[in-house]
Amino acid sequence: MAKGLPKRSENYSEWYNEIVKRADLAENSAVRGCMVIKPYGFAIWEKMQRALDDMFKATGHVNAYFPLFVPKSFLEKEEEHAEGFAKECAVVTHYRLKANPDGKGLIVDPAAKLEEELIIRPTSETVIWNTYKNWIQSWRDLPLLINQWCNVVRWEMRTRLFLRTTEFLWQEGHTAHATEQEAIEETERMLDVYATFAEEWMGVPVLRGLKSPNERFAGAIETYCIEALMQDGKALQAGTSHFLGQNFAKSFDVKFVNKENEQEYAWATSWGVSTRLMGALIMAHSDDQGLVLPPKLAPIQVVIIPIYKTPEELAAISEKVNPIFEELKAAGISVKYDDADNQRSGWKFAEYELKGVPIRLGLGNRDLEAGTIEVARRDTLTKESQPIDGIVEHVKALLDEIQTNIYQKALAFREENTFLVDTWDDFKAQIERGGFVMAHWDGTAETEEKIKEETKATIRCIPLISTTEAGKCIYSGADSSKRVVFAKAY
RNA sequence: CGGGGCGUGGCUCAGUCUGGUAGAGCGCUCGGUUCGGGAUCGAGAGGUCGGAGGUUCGAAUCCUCUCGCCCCGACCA
Repeated sequence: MAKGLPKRSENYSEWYNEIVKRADLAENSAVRGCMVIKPYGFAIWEKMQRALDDMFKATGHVNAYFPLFVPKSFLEKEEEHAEGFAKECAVVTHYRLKANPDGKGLIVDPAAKLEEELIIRPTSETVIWNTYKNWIQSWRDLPLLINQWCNVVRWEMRTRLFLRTTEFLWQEGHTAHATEQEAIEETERMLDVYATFAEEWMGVPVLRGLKSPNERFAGAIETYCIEALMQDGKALQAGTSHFLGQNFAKSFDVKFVNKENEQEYAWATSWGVSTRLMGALIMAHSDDQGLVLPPKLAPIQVVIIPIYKTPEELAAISEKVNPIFEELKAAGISVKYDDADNQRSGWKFAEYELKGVPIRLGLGNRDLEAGTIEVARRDTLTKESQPIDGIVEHVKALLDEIQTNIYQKALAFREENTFLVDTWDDFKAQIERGGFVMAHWDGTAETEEKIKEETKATIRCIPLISTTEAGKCIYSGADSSKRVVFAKAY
């Protein structure tokens, strides 16, 4: 039992905050709105990065790095983009400090004012397209498929660990293409990569969809997204992929010569996922005992805990554990043998449960005599005794089973919490209770806005796979051909 | 930016109303008994009470200013 961890049912957001801190994922830093990602949390992020990066490479992308600073004039170039980000930009105005002539400390040197302010990147479309101008001359230079892993800053009013912080880590892919069709395909391909990653690695089922114009990325023609449902019934946007049309190419004058020797503007996409995925991972699976991690992303997949009284007993157990440990490692499993003697076994059980380690192996005197080992699953909190012979195979299979089970559990939860609603009263009531609410919408921004004002619910996405179905808008009663997904969102 | 809460050993907090020179639990160090679900006993170490100014013989406590953090809302990935 986790000492003092709040219950999800009583105070979900406190439960979330506590889990992040107690499981050693991250903490609030001395800097407002910014977090420190701790080694255990960062290890999970690194695993996410590795998996995603491999998927990007497999789809033909390469990594590069662009500057942290964006000259203000760059940001201004694409009008909608500029408007969208203007209110959340950190701005560098000076380049030097000096000793305070009035006493201790440092002051900003007024003589060191920058001629042009630099914005700390909230996203990099502008710097990158300013660069692409020089890289793209001919259709032979296309497609240009580049990704960068970096930090960005968006000055939010309110922050929450991983879900929304002033500075966060992410990847942003920026591609340039010769044709509209190719760019749209790229946008969809990367959305698919994100959805596959969320489902197969994180064990989080996601809806693939399009954003309504209101929710679209500033400067995009079309924004695709993956939306996940959290255990409290709120939606979380887990990734976005944008078809940018020729907007940025026109703003930055990025033209290429096509096969017919004509000048054309390049077609663009951009796509990103961030450390927010950590929040999705935590909120999708974890329980009142702590974190539950999918084996594929767990920094420690298996922990082995000795149960002993004397140093002699520990030595005997260790002798038995060592070959198992080595064999697990050789099988590519990330395993930890916790023989530290400053904590007792019971304490360790609780600690590794809090940290979401998928499998715990316990070995004590009774096991030594019987040739068995205790196998405990984090996802179901069940224990069983297994023969030591064949334990590695058993663990391998169990890791796969846990990965699948976690996903299935989350999928079942989403299905139980997805509702078709056809009247305004039902709609309001269901939004209040939470979950994905599938309802007809007349397609207008006005209606969307009204619904948001009255219920706090937003259109999370217009699902890509939904079938057309005639109906009446939940709010206005106007004709609608398709249900969209409403929910309260993070 | 509004509304609420809070800054006191590493952590959680009491003490503030009613001023008298700082305490508990957890953690840490050393030792003993323990050890199949967060053990226990004993001995220790550890704090300019967020900061500045003021009132007072005396301030964690009262007054003024200030800095910061958390929660709820508006903005957002």
